[in-house]
Amino acid sequence: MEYSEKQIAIIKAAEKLFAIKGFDGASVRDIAHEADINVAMISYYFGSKEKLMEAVFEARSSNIRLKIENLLADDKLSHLGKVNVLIDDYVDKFIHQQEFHKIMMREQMIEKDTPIAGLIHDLKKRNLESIKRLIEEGQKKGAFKKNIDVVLMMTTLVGTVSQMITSQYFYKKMNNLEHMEEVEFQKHMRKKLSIHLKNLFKQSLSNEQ
Amino acid sequence: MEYSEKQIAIIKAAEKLFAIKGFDGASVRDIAHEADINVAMISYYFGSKEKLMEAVFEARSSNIRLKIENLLADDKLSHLGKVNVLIDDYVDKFIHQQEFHKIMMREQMIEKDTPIAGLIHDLKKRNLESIKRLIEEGQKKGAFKKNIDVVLMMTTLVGTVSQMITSQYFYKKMNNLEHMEEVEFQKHMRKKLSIHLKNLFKQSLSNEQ
DNA sequence: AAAAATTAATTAAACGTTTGTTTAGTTTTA
DNA sequence: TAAAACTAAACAAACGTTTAATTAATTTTT
Repeated sequence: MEYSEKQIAIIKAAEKLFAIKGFDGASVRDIAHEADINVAMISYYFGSKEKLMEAVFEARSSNIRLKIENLLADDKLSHLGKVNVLIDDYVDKFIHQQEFHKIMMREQMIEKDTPIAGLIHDLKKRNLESIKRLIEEGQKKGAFKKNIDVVLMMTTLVGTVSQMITSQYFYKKMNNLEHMEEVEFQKHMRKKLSIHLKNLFKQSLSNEQ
Repeated sequence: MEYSEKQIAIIKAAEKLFAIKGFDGASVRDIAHEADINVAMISYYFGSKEKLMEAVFEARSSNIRLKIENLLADDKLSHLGKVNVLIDDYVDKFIHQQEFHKIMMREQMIEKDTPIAGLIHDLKKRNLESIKRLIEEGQKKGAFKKNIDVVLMMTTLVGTVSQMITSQYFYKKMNNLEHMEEVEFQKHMRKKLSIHLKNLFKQSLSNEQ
């Protein structure tokens, strides 16, 4: 779907306000004001608030799967090296799309079969299958140990990054980083998470012990 | 604060619906219906919807800190043993209070200085300080390695459990556990998370390598 | 190329619902 | 019989959406 400038502005505003206030907390008038357009334009372009949410989703849910497939094919990287790239990809994706991922987290908490819940499920399933292949490849070559629960592993990867983003203000305060500029702090988070997660997974995947 | 039966019913209903639908998504009429009381009783007992949320918080935010303090004083457990008990406490607390923790997660995403945001912050800060002492004790005795980032460690602990709870339906499906009864599944989650997290932390805290 | 006709974009206002809260009255409890 | 518990109804405000009218852009006709 091709979007006009105004439509992009609406999606951007919706993404921001849905992330901050939640779907019900953000009114269409809020969004219209943020996007600097008339309220009626939201219905005009997207049909409804619900459909606007779907448009936000469609626009932002880039597939990480392609990257994983490329990783699988890469023969210059070790098996652990591939996992490390995967970690960095996830960390980067979450940090650069914080707003969208807050929306995703919220949407997953809703106990309802929304169209978006289905989209998230399929996305996660496809990603997981690719990552499973990546791990199994390492196991076959003896680089990784047997009995790795990939779902649990991904739960820790995604959970750690999500939790960091959700509680970044707390993290800042606990580390006396409140003075730090936003961009600088994002770099800091990125680095810290990357090292932390790589250490965590290196030890729990490794066959040597 | 002592609550009557009806007040408890309202808090329970509010906890459930705030968790499922979010604060704005759950209407006072929804809550009144769920609690099987008249809408006006919410204002009558709690003053407002906002205050009801605070009451839910006050009623559910049991302090895990006391448990940690007892752990610190325990001399029958090894340092790693204490960390393992801590892990189990967190896993149990989250699984048995899933609804409340969903509310906490949602509340932390809101970029607003609500009274509850302050409560969460103080709670986390106090807990963190106790856990830091627990880790430092182990470091002093040479059981744990130096340079442990306790905030990051807790981010992984809380993040993993949160993510598991948020995406438990996905986890069920990926492991073909859809047939499993709710109580049985909770036991399963509890066990899996416990083992997974203990392994993860054992290796990243341990001084032996 | 100018004029006319058609379509698209945009607006302010109004729509009917739903929202959280209050009121005024009734029933129950102590 | 006074206080507390409870109710149905009403309240104004905010909600998502639609309408009707106007302006801007595009296409068709001359």
